[in-house]
Amino acid sequence: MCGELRAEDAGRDVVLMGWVNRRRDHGSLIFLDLRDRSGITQVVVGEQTAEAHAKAEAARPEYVVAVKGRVRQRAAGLNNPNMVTGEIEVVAEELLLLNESKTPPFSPSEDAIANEEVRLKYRYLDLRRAGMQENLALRSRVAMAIRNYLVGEGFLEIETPFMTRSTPEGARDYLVPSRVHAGQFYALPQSPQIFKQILMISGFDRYFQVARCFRDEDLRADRQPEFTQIDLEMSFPQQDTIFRVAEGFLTAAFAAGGVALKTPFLRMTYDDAIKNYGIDKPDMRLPAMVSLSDVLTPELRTTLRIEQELPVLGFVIPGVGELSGTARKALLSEVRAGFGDCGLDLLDVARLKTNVEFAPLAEAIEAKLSGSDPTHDVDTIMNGAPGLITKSNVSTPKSDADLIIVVTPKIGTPTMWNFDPQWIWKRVGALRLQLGVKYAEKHGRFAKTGTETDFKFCWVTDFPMYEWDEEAKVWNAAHHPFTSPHEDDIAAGRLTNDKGAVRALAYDIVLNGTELGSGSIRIHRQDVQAEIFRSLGMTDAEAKDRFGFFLDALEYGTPPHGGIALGLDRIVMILAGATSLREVIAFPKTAKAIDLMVDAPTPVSEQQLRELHLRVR
RNA sequence: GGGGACGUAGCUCAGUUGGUUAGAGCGCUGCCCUGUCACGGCAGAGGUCGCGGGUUCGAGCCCCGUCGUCCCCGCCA
Repeated sequence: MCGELRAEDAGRDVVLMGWVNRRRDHGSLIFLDLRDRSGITQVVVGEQTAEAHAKAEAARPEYVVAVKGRVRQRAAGLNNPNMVTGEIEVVAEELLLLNESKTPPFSPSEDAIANEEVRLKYRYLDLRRAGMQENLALRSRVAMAIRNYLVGEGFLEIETPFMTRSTPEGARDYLVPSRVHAGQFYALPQSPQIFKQILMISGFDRYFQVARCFRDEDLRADRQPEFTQIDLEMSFPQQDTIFRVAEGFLTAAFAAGGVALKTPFLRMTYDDAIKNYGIDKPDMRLPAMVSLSDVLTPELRTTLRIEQELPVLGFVIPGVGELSGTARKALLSEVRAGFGDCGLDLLDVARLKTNVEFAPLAEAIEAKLSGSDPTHDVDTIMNGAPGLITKSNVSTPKSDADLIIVVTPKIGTPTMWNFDPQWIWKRVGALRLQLGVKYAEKHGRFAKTGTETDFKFCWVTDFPMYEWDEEAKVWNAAHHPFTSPHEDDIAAGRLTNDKGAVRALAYDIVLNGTELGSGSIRIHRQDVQAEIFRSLGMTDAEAKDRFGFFLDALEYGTPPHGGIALGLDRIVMILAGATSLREVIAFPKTAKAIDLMVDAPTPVSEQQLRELHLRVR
């Protein structure tokens, strides 16, 4: 292939086929760079081979050609050190133009153009670019590594249906009308959830699937309407069993991408994630938030007009550099404007320092924040309580170049916002991320080094079981209604008395602030499952109507089981250093869920609609 | 559903305060060239300034609407 020839191949007779990447015509001497997915080789066509020369003259970029010739070591000084094939060239004896090409709207020989609309319309040309070829090759290697790992661990890959039953909970379904059954619809699966649980009931105690899932919701850079999950389920697992399997296949996947991961990953509870990062998917490449509540005496709170009981939170954005007075003030007012009228304010630590009265406070804040930078030290993690840590003991000294942000609730700030008592932590966490992005170039922690340090994994455990929906005035399942609550919470009767306090045996795996996947230990007792449906406001009749087949199945000897699903697209995206899923999916959709190449969706004929018993409103 | 950015040649972009015939680089076409590899040289073609309406003596530029792409919020059990 075009990228494989080396100096030791000199003298070999070869046939190369590929696309003309570039043509350099020197009159009686023509160079063709021939490209296929393995790389590029220079072909030389001289006028001694008159027929080949004439064809080389006619060749244009993206023509498909076949070359028969001999590999030659290049003379001294003619090497191209920028190409792996730069020490050789192929001297053409015969040249065939297998196919012509129109002038492409952009050249596959260059880096990605800015205009994604054009890239997606001519996706077949975009995919010829080396970057996309590498991404899709990486994706294939990662998927294969995961399959190999799971099969080696005794998992069976079993396919579940694409055409299934609509479940109105959760994301909107893509529907498929039935021709045979007028007015009835299949739904494309949002996940194979119920099928894989039924496979556990059937005794396939280790199942996995590289499963396509469909959700009719609005898109983001990291969300496509159809996406691929590594979906797995096990019988008789502990939470730790599932963590070990997931860590195992992620290690295999990242090894396929040339990155050696250290396991086990850091773990923290949902509550700790909120308290330390203000979010359930912490990006630990940046220092955590720190509670400064105990640094402020009641007297200081009064003087500085800070609410007595609410948290005071601070964090550091490292390496921002010294800000001028004007720049600091601009930043403060920008952040204050972002707070709107929610009652939060900033403490200007730099200014406090200049005031004799407040200088000790400023120093105390700085001292407290200097230990806030976590590392990925596995020993530290494992020495903590089993599976739980709040913060690493390892600290990074704070330097003057670090930006200190301290958020204070003003007197009169509400303790709840949208019925969420954690809103202050979440708001400050959002600010932390916002400033982290703003100063990304300064702190450099989002930069790609290609090593394991680029990838900060963690498990977030003990998610809440229920979420209050203020608009509908109902409790919803935070994960999904098949998730098992903690035994303690069931025993304490919290399913009925105190839904907000019920913890689920649900967990997420997070990488660099992106949710890679989530899973749970499931409910395996029919009575508990029925109870959960009731606690979600479903009558027994409704539950039977929607999930009757599943409740029935649960009554025939269901083993304890649990599992997890990880987004393959997201894994590959982060591993490839891409910022959009579109870079790792061959034929993705736009933000409006349109395929610009095939132009889908489209209206269909009246005839098709009639067969499906449909009328468009 | 909401907010923001962008839309000028095939591509990447510039276009001043509203003022003559809308520019550059790359690409493309033709010719020349035996050592290039982002080849080079000469010449040339290429525009519904996303679309529609308005203001104006005059609109790429101002206003209104609309379409498309991207990012974010909502949403994503």
